[in-house]
Amino acid sequence: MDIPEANGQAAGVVAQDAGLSAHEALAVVLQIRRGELCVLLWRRALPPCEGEWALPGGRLRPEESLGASIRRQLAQKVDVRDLSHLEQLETRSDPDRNPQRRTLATAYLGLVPADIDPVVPDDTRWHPAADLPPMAFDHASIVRAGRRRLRAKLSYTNVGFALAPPEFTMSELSGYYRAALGHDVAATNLRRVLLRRGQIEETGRSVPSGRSGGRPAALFRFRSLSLQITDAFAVLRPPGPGSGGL
Amino acid sequence: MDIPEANGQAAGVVAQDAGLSAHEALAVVLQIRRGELCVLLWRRALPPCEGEWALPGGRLRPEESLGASIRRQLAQKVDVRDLSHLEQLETRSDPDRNPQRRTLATAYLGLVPADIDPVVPDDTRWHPAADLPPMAFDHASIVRAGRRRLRAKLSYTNVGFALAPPEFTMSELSGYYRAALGHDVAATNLRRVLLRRGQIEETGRSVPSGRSGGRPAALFRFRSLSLQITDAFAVLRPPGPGSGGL
DNA sequence: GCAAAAGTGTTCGGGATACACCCATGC
DNA sequence: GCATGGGTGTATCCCGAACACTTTTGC
Repeated sequence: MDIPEANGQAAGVVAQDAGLSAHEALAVVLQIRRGELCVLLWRRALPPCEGEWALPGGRLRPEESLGASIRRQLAQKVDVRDLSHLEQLETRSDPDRNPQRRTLATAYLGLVPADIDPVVPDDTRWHPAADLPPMAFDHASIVRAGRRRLRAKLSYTNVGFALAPPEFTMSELSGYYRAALGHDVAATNLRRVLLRRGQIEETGRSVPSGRSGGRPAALFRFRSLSLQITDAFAVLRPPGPGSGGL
Repeated sequence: MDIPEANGQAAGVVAQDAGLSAHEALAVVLQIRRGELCVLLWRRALPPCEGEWALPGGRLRPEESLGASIRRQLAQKVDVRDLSHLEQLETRSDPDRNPQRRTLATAYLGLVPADIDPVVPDDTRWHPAADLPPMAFDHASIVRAGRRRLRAKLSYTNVGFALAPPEFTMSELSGYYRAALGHDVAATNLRRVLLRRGQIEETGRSVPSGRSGGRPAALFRFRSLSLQITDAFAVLRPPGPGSGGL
């Protein structure tokens, strides 16, 4: 997949004079697995950073956008249809981030719902996002940026739809929130918050209680499966009645 | 400044096969001028988009980061020391965003305090951000993205420090907030909010009242001149006393 | 004294957490 | 009936907006 070194270097020297540079798309793909926030990484078999873990992604092709590029490249790691959300994070451009050759990288945040278990290649594995293995280049800090972004957006958007399966009980959902946020989230209040904001709704069906009894849990679903800002302007909101003021 | 077309095209064809692409840094430079949020634009004298207005910026050089690049290029438009804040916005990669040649652009948001009036070149002018002239490429939508970012960050960070002069009265500050947010902000409440959050402090000095009388206004300053998140986790905050909960 | 602008005190309401209590089910 | 887990009601607190009132100045 990589261009041979000699070729890459030669083209680089010529092209950089013309304002060109190598560019790759990377993705922080997150999923809640067994109650833990995990990130999809692959293990580099070749130098540089041999043996270290890296984010999926790779070179941008001439006629594709960055979004299309990361979708194409993720298809080699997971079924792209498994991705419930994808958004751009940031572009890293430190000239030394790749010691071999100057490479810009645009990072994306991808989310996979908790109910599916994509088949991944042999070199690829899910790692707890809170306990990363030795990682190549600046990829560890990119993972942390993705985690921060997810945590922030859980507070003011409906991005939970991308972590949860199509239907879920409130205790399941609070488990996803706990894993992503890193702290307890009371199911009873989460329910009210998300209902008031119009993020979720009851399906009308429920799940039979387990062997130890207990009231059957109602099934909910997210009302929208695309990103919506549900709590904009926490402060400094526009004045006047009807705008959220007094 | 631009590389001649023939040269650029030829290098592009060769280089794109090697995974290289043209990359530029752009900046949405915003300043409050006469009570209005304005953006710094320059008028293109040559095709493509001749006569339309464009964001300052240009090609990334081989050994500079994007941040360094946009700072260098802004130096041709405004004194870089005038910039009170600079942060990355997003990277645009639509293959057709520049019809002449495939170009990636990483946009930055730059802020200039309200008290200075940088000297700008002849082709460059401040335009109201709410009423943009005909703009080149996708630059109009980038300006809107920068405006959205600023508005959001005024609510949960201390980014106001980058809009205001070193010292200011509360009515001046509420004017900056009004211009940036697009709605009225009561100075009396703004004072309390920013004081409680520890964003601003009194200098101890005050401004003599004007010809028409009135109590002299106290002078304030921001306590930090670098970006701080002062109101994280508006909702779904960690449980337990001492963490912001009950 | 009066107008004008700044600053303070107070009320109000929304929204989020915490917690007690009620409901439905399995055994 | 009782344990178990889900759901509802309610108290409390924080915080921002609104607004009346006080303070300090110029004329």
